Amino acid sequence: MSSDSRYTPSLIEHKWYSHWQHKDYFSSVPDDREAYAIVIPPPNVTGMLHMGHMLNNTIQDILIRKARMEGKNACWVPGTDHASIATEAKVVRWLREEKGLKKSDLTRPEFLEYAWQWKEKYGGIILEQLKKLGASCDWKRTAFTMDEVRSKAVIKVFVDLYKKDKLYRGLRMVNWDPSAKTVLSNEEVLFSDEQSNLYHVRYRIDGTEDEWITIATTRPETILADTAVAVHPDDERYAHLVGKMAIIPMVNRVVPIIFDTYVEKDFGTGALKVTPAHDVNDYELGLKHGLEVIDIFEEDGTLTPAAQFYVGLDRFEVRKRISKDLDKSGHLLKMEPYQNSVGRSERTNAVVEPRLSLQWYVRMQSLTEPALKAVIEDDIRFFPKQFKNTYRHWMENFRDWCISRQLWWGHQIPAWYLGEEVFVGETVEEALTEAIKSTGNTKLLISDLRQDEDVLDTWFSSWLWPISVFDGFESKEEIDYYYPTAVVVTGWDIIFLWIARMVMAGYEWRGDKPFRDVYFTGMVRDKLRRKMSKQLGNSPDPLKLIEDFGADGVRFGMLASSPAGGDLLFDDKLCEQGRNFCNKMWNALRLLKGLNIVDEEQSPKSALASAWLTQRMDKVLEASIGDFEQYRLSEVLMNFYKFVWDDFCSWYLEMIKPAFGEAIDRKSYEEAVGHFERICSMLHPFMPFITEELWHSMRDRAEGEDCMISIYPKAQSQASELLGPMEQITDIISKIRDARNKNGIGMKLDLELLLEESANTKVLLALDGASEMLVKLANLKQVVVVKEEPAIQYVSFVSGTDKIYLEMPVEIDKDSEEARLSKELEYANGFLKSIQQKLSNEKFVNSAPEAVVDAERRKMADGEARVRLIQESLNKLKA
RNA sequence: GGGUGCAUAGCUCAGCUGGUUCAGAGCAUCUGUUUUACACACAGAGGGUCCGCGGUUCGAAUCCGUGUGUGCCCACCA
Repeated sequence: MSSDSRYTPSLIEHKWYSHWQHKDYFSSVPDDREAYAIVIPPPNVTGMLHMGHMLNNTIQDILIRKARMEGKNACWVPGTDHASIATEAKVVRWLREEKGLKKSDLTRPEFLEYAWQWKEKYGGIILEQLKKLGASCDWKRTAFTMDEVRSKAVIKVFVDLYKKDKLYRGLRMVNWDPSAKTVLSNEEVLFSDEQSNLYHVRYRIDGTEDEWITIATTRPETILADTAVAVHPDDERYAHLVGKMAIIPMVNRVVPIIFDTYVEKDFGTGALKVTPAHDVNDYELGLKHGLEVIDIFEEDGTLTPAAQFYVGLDRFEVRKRISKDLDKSGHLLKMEPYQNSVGRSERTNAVVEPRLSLQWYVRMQSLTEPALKAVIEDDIRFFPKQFKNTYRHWMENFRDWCISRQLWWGHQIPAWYLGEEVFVGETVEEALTEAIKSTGNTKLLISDLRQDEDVLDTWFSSWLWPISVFDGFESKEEIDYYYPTAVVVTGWDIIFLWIARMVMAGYEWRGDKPFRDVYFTGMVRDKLRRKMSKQLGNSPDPLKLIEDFGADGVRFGMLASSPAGGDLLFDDKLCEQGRNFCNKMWNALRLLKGLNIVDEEQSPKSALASAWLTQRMDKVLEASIGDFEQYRLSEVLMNFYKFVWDDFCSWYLEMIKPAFGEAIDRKSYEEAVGHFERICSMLHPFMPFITEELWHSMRDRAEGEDCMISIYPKAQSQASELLGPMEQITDIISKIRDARNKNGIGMKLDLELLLEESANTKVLLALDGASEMLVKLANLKQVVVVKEEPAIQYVSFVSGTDKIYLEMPVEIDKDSEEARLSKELEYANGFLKSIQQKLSNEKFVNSAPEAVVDAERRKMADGEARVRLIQESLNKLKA
C-alpha cells in the first residue's frame, strides 16, 4: 500500500501489469488441465481502441481470468487483422502525406514494403492499449492475419475450396468502391437514407417532333449510358408507345421502349430509364430484354470516353453539370427533393457504384448448411438467444461470397493464368504442374504464367482465425487441445461478416464448431442513446478514461452499463462509481491494517458476524454461478458490489470494529482478512488491479502467491440459518436509528434496550454482539429481558415476532408515535388480511402446491403475533 | 414489404419456472451528518395505472389474444 494512503490507480496498474507479465502467467501450452480458449476478435491494425473494444475485451478478460482461477488452462490469443481495404487506404494516405508518394508511382513490391513499414510502426498500438485495460492475453501468441502461419492457411484453404469446386469466377454486378477501386461484398456496404433530388427528364419519342416520354431518376449522370426506357405493360398512358423508340438527350442515341412488370406504375412518371451497366436491376432488365451495355465509368468513378460528354470528370461533378445542361436544352422538367437510400463503402465511405465485373466467388450452400444447423440446434449457443432468428434468416439467404479485391495489401490470390485458362495451386510450381498436365505442353515455364493481381477479402482470413491461431491446418497438437474454443465475444454487427463465416470454416475444415458460445454485446452509445461518433465528439477516449478513473473503474463502468443484447448506454459516471468502489475497498483495508491486534479470545460478537458474512458471501457466490453461465456479468458484478459495500463494509466491518482506542482479537482480525481475501479473488476477474494490490497488502505473500492465480472462491456451505437472525439485527439497528432521528436525539445518549421474555435468544446474543455498532448511535447500557411492559419512557417496536423496548431519555412525542404505530398496524393488518383471504379460499388451499400453502400458514401465524404486539403498544400509548 | 424485439420509478434496467405486501436495484433527486477506514463517505426520505383493453387461473408485472407506441435486422427504393 502506498505511503500516502490514497487510492491512486495509476500507481498500481503499471506495477501489477509488469509483475504478471514477468511471471508468465499469460502463457499457455497444452497440458492436463481442461482447456479454455478464447480467440480475440482481431481488431484492425489500423484501429485505435474504441469503446466497443473496451467492452468486449473487458468481458473476455473477465471470462478468461475466471477460467484461469478455476484451474483451467486459460488461453486467450490476441492478434490483429490486416484489414486490407482500410489499411491500404491508410497507407495510401500516409504515403501521400509523409512521403509525397502516390500509389500509382509505385510498383506492387514497393508499395507492399511501405505497407509493412506502416504496419510495424502503427499496427501494434491497439494491442498496447488493450494491455493498459488489463487484458490478460497470451501475448506470446500474438497473431496477425498476414503473418506466415496465417497466410499459409489462407492459401491452403483457397486451393482446397477450388479443388472441391466450391470456388468459381463469375461476371456479375458487384458493389464497387471507386475510392479504393475495389469490389466490396454486400456486407461491406452500408445503406443510409440521404437527401438527394429526383430529376424528371423528358426523352423525345423517335420519329416525332414534339412527343415525349418523361422519366424520373436520381442519377442523371447515368443518362449517358441509357440503352432503353421501360414502362409497365398495363400502363395505359404508355400503351401507344409499343414498338416505339426514344432518343436519349445529349448523346442522341435511339433506344427501345420496353415493357416490363418490374416498373411500378405509381412511382414518378411510371417510366424508367434503363442503364444496364450501372444499376443492378437495370442489368437484369438488360439481360432479359437483350439490351446493349454501355459502361461510362472508370474504376475511380470518372467518366470514360464512352460517355461522350464530361469525359474525365467525377460522377458527382457530372451530376451537377448535366442537370444544368439538360435544363438549358429543355429536357429537365422538374427537380424535386427526394430521400433515398444510398450505399456507402464501410471503409472509405465512398458512394458505392454498381459495376459489372469478373470476380472470384465462394459457393456458399454446402458451407451454410452445417453452420445453420449448429446454431439452430444449440450446438453453438447464442447469448442472447434472439439472435438465432436473425442468423437463421440470413443463413437461409446467403448469397455467394465475392472474395476477390482489387487491392495490393492482402493475400494475393493463388491463381495463375495462361491465356484464358486458370490454374490454382499453393505455389506457382504447383500451378505450373497443373498447367503442363492440362495443356500437355512440357515446355511451359513459370514465367509463362501470370498470377491473379487481386487479393482476398480480409474476412477470407478472419474466418479461419479460431483454427489458424493454433496453426490448425498444419499441426495437430494445439488445435486438438484448444479447439473448439470456449466463447467468442463481439458486437452483433459482425454476426454475418465474421461469426457466421467462422462457423462455416469450423465445420468445413475441422468438422466441428469453432466455439461453444457466442456472446453478443450491445452497441456502445452515449447516454442520450446516440451512436458514438467522431462528428458528435461523444466518443470518449478510452485511455483518458483509464487515466481519470483507473482501468478497474473503467472496467466496472463498461460492465455496469447494461446487459448483453441491446444498446449499451455509456456514461462515465459509472466509471466514477467503479473508481469509488475501488476507493471503498482500499479504505476498508486501511481500516483493518490500522487496528491494534491483541492475543485474546475471540469475541462472540465477531464470531457471529463472521459466520454470518460467510453465509452471505456463499449466497452471493451461489447466485453468481447461474449468472456466469448465462453471461449475465453485469448482474454478477452488481451483486458483488452490493455485497462488498453493504454486507462487508457497512455491516460486517462495523460490527467487528473495536471501539475507539480498543484492540481487536487476533482471531477476528484473521477472519476479517480471510473474508477480504476471498472478496479479492471473487472480484479479481472484474477488477484485477485493485484486487491484486489489496491481496498483497493484506498479508505477506510468498513468491508467486498472486491473486491472479488464486483459487476462485466457491460457496462453502449451504446452510443459512444465520441469515434470518442477522436480518433481524439489521432491522433492529435500523429501527433504533429511526427512533433516534424521529425523537430528535442527535447526540450520543444512553439508551437501554429491553426485550420481552419471549425474544429469540440468538437475536439477543447477536444484539449484544452488535452493540459495538451502536456505539455511534448510543451507549447501549444493557440488554435485559422483561416480563411486562416496563414503567419507563420508551419507544417500542416489533421486529420479526419479538418486541423491543427502547428506553428514551427524552419526552416522547405521543402523536407521532401513535401515527407510526398506527401505520405499522395498518400494514400488518393488511398483510394478515391478504393471507387470511388466500387461506380461506378453498380453491387456493386445494390447488396451490403444499409448500406455498404451508408458507402462507406460517406467515399468517407470524402476522397474527405482530398485529397483537403492535396493537398492545398502541393501546398502552393511548391509555 | 418480410422478420424480430421492446414497453416496469426522473434515467438505465432486473424481475428466470405465475405464488412473500411484489412492485425491486443502481444512478439521479431531496433531507440530515466536518463521525474515529472512506465526503470518492455516512444515515434517512420521496418517487409507480408494471403501455391500454380483453382473456386463462384459486392467484398475472409474469401466460394468451388484441390495440397503441417504439427499436432493430433484411429486402426494395427510377
